[in-house]
Amino acid sequence: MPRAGLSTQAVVQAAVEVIDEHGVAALTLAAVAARCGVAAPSLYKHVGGLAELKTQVGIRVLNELADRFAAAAMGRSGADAITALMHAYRAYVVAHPARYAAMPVDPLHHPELAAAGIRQLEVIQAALRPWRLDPAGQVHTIRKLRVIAHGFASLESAGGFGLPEDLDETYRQLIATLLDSLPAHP
Amino acid sequence: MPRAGLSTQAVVQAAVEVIDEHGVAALTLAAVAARCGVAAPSLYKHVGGLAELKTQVGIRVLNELADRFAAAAMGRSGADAITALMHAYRAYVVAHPARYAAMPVDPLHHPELAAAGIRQLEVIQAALRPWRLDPAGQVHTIRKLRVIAHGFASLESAGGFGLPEDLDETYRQLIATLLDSLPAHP
DNA sequence: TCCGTTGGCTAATGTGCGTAGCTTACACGC
DNA sequence: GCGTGTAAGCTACGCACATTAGCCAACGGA
Repeated sequence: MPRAGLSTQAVVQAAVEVIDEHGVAALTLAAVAARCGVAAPSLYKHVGGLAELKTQVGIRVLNELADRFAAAAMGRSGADAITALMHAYRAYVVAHPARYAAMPVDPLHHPELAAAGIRQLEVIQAALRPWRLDPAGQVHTIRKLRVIAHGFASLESAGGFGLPEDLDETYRQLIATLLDSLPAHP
Repeated sequence: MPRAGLSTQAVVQAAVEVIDEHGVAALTLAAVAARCGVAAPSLYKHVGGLAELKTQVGIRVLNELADRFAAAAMGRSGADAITALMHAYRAYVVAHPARYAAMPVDPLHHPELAAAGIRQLEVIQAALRPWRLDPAGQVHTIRKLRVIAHGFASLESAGGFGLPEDLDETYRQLIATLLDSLPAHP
C-alpha cells in the first residue's frame, strides 16, 4: 500500500482540474479521488468533506483572480487602470469558464472567503482613487463595475450570448459608457 | 389507493414551490413527491425525470418573466418603456430570488426553452424600435441591457452586495447611464 | 357491467456522501 | 539498524436520491 503523497492543496488542485474538464456540476469526491489515484474516503484525511472542498476551490479561484487584478493594475492609473482590470476579469473567465462558476458571489459573507474577496476590492479601490469619490459614490461605482464585469462574464461563460461575434465590442462599450459617467478627474 | 390527481403542470408547480422555499439546490424528486403526497417513482408518470423537470421549471420561469415584461411595456415607449422593463426584471427577481437561479441563461440553445426566450426578446426589440438602431447596434444594446439586468439581479438574489441600502440608486444609475449612451431619438 | 388505460404503489439497482474502524508506510529517536 | 507513534491509506457500512421494473387498482367509456 504505497502512499499517494496527497495534501489539501493537491486535492484542491485536482478538484479545479475536474471542474475545468467536466464542469462544476461534475465536482464529486469520487471524481477527485479517482484523479488523485485514491479511494474516496481517503480524501477526508485532507479536506473536511465536499462542502469544505468547494469552499477551498472558491478561495483558490478568488485568489487567482485577485492575482490577475494586481498584475493588471500595476503601473496604470485612472481610466487606464479600470479598463485593464475589467479586461483582466473577462480574460480570466474566458480562460477558465467552468472555474468561474465555482467562484462564490458573496465572499464577504463567509469568513474563509472574505480575505480573498477583500484583496480584489482593494485593487479596485486603489484604481478609483484619482477620482476622489465620496464614500457613497465609491460604493455605487464599484457596484456598477462589478455588475458589468460579472454580468458579462457569467453570461459569456454560460454561453448566454447567442451570436459570438463582436463580444469584444459590446464589452468595450459597456466599460466606456461607465467611465464616461464618472466625474472628470485631474 | 385514492389518486392524487397530479398532472405535469401540478408537478412543475410543486417544484417551483420547493425552490421558493428551500432554494434551487433543494429541488429533488423526493422533495417534490413529498409535497405532492406521492411516492417518488410516481412522478415519472408526469415528467421524464429530474433533468426534464428542471427544464420545465425553466420554461415556467422564463414565461413568468416574459409576462411581466409584456405588462410593463404596455402603454409605454422609448426610454420610459426600457426603464419599466428593467425595473420589471429586477422586481421579479426580488420577489422570487431562488426561482431566478432556476432560470436558464442560454434559453435559445435549447429547443424547448427557445420559445419562451424569444418572447422576452421581442418585447425588448419593440421597446427599442423608436431609436431605429441598425441591426448591429440593436444587438449591442440588447446585450448591454441584459448584462446590467442579469448582472445586478444575480448579484442581488445571491446576496452578493455587501450593503443593502441604496441598491435602488445603483440600479437607477446603471439604467440612466445606458440610456444616455444611446443616440437621441425623435 | 366490463375492460383498457392510466396513475399510483413496492422492490431493487446504482451512485454519491460521509463515518467507523483497521492496517501499514514512514519519519524520528535511540 | 531498530522500534514506535502518527497519519495516510484502506474496506465495510449506512443513508439519501434517481431511476427502472413490474404489479395493482381506479376511472371512464363502450
